[in-house]
Amino acid sequence: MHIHWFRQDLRLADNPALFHGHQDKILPVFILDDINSEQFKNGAASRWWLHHSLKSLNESLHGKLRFFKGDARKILLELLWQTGAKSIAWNRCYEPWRINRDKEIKAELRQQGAEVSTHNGSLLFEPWEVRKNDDSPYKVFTPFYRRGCLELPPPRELLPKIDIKLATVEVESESLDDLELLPKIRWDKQLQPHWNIGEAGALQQLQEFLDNGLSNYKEGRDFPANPNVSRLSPYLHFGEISPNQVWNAVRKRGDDKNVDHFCSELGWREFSYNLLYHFPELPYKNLQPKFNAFPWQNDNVVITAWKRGQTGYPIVDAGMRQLWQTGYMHNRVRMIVGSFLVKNLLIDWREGERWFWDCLVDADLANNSASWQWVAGCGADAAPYFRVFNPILQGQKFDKNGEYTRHFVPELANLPDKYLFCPWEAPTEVLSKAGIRLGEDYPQPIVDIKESRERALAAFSCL
DNA sequence: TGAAATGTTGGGGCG
DNA sequence: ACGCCCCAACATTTC
Repeated sequence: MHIHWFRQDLRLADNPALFHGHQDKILPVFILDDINSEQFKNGAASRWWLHHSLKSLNESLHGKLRFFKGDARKILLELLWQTGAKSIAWNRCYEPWRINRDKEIKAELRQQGAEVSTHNGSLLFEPWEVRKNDDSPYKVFTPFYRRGCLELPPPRELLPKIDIKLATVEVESESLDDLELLPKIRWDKQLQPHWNIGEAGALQQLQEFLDNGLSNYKEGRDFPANPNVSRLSPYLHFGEISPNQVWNAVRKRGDDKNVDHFCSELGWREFSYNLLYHFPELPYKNLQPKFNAFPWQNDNVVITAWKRGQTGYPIVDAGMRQLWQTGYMHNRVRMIVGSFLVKNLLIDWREGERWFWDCLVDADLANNSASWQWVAGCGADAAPYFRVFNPILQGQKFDKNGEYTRHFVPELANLPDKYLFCPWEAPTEVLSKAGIRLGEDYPQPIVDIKESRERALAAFSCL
């Protein structure tokens, strides 16, 4: 008998560790380890997603997935004694706390005589494979991707389909509900209609993107009302689909600029993992130490307005409400709300990182921390300090007819395009005709955009 | 994976 | 016909 430890590889297809063990009878196991994860345990939206993903996986395994919660080390050792399993395999994870924990577990299980193997089920390239000539890690995306990734042998082909023979052994385990992944207050109900969680849902989402998104990806990806982004991030995070499945499917569509650009976005995912692997403090420490002295503001009123989508800047509020309502935010809008928080409001990027961590169904330690450091300008290959997004212009440029903004900020639905992104500039009769009392139905802007931009430039230029 | 300020050019109105 | 001004359109520089 062989134990497959499911972690962030919640799929049966193209699963290297599962493939490795599939000749044997398999005991599939999932452990919710809230003990070792400390401050990085899954956020609320992520736990909700995980619940449904596990439910789906368990159905594919005919209800034979064994659930546990607690210290993974203890649980696995006990399982080994209890079942007499000869071998165990898992796909690697790259969060620093998991790397440390898993290293110990591996050593200890081996000491107990178990055959342990670990595999790459989550990345196109291992972070230790992509190195500069002098053996140091890349810190800039373009050379990382072009010279680093693309010049390595291409990502492996997909693994053949397998039949899994499930072990029937009795083990004392918990039920999925015992993991208590669903929130006590059922705010998650609003997330449900936006997602089809699980391996089948991932494949369906990929197909949807191939059919309706990819052909105009390069240009269309910047417009949040367009269907051009893949929305595969949560599936990739929990491994309901592998990056190899996505890479290969997209590559099959040819070699044009859209395909290349999409692949390079998968490259950004690799880059984030590369940064987290080589700089394990990425989630909480400025990669550029000169930011350590930055005078971040600590204004709870402003932070709360941002979180709730009540800043008075319609494109920002639309994004923050999309996040809250759907567990997701379009990439362009993530940059806009991030720039707004860090630059216009001068709030510490870690505040934004924490909120995203809790609200995103695709919350991913590598992507989330690398991206927030990027926005704040303190990251490796970061946005320069003077790059400050103007939420009015961004709205006018990327949501020209207001489709996205009106959907998530319905109180502005009847405001004409001309004033949609700057309602405070609308003449009173235009506002009243649109049924808006500014400051009551929709907030006044919480900062002046021109002043706050200049304040940011002054503060950041001192570094 | 900006935006604003500043600089340059060229057409048209007009005295 | 000419010079002058205005200003849009685009390019370049600066933050």
